[in-house]
Amino acid sequence: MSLDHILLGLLREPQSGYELKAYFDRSLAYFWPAELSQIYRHLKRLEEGGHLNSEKEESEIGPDRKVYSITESGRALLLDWVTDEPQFGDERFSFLAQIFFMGECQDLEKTRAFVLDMQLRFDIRLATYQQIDQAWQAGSADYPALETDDGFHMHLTLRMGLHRFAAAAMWCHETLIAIDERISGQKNSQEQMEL
Amino acid sequence: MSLDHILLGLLREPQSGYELKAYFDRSLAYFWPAELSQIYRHLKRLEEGGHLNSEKEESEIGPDRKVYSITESGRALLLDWVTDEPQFGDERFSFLAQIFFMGECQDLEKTRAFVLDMQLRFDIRLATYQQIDQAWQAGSADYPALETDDGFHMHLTLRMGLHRFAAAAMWCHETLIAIDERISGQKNSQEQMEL
DNA sequence: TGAATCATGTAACTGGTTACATGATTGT
DNA sequence: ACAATCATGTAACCAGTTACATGATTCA
Repeated sequence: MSLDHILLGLLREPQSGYELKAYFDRSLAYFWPAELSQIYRHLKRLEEGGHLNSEKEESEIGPDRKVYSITESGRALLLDWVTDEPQFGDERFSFLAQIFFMGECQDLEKTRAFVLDMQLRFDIRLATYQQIDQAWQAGSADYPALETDDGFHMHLTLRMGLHRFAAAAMWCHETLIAIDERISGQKNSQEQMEL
Repeated sequence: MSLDHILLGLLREPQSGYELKAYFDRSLAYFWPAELSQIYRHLKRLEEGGHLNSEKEESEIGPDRKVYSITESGRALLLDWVTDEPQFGDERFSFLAQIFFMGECQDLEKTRAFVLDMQLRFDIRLATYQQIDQAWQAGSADYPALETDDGFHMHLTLRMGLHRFAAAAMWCHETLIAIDERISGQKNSQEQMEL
């Protein structure tokens, strides 16, 4: 049920679905991707439940916009959710499932290529986060003791990303070494067989 | 589409849906939880697609069982999937979304409690993984250069878990310090206001 | 007798993706 | 004329959860 709450959180300032999507992609999408169609449906349902209001607004640069704003009831829902227990434990990692069964290939070179690919992706993500962090640091005088509580908390999620992807990249590094050792070990035992 | 492939992978040896669920919960559930109802539906569909066969089998300790085994076509599907690109980037982390909006509370004590709760959970998970690793180490002579390719690859996923949760626990530690600094900083500035 | 485990499923629902429909404005 | 961006949505589909139905065996 998190998308509901995320939308409520983003509607600190009144916005249209289209704008919300753009904001999403710039920030939350790193740990909560969302499609426009999904956003529109949730906005509709939140309005029906009385958690949001909407107003039609004419635009000079395009078609009419539907601007949503949060109600008292919506704000209560948001505050309930953030102070609720941490929701954790039902994440699904496809790439780990792939590795779990990769032994079936009987081909460590394929595993090696797979892990190299992952390392590349993790490094890119890590660099992205570092860039965001540096831009943040450059733009605020009292970094990292950020002025607003909002900024402080958002920064915490960025720090989690930095930790997560640094750890993942380290796993790749360590794993590539283990694979290479295993490959050369298998070659050796094969040579011994041939004697 | 990963559950399909996971089931194909687990059916190295013919098993019933019920047995698959038990095996799931002991191993894969750490990064891919699945409900029985979902497993049964996927098995049914995989059989309809010709990727699995099933046989009725009488049991002495309960009702009849339906034992599934993988077909050539199923095995081809499995091998395609494991050597496909690493599937990554659509994970959703509710607890990060909660933190992202926790500034709305204006109450760092609540954030503190939340992060403490997370730390506890991460520590438990880390301890679980360490226990599994040690049991593994005790049970196999050539650890960590594991005998079979299957064992080697499964162990890689365990190592990823160890890295992930160590990093998450470290983030908690670092974050608690940052929160405490911020709390005392806010108190100081409040005292200055009062002068 | 009643709870626990073994065993297979269905139904209703929620969440999310992909593809498509529609149409205005702006810049090349 | 055409592509890009702005803007809102619907329809069909796939994945996953929760609750329920059914019924056998085993053990306290």
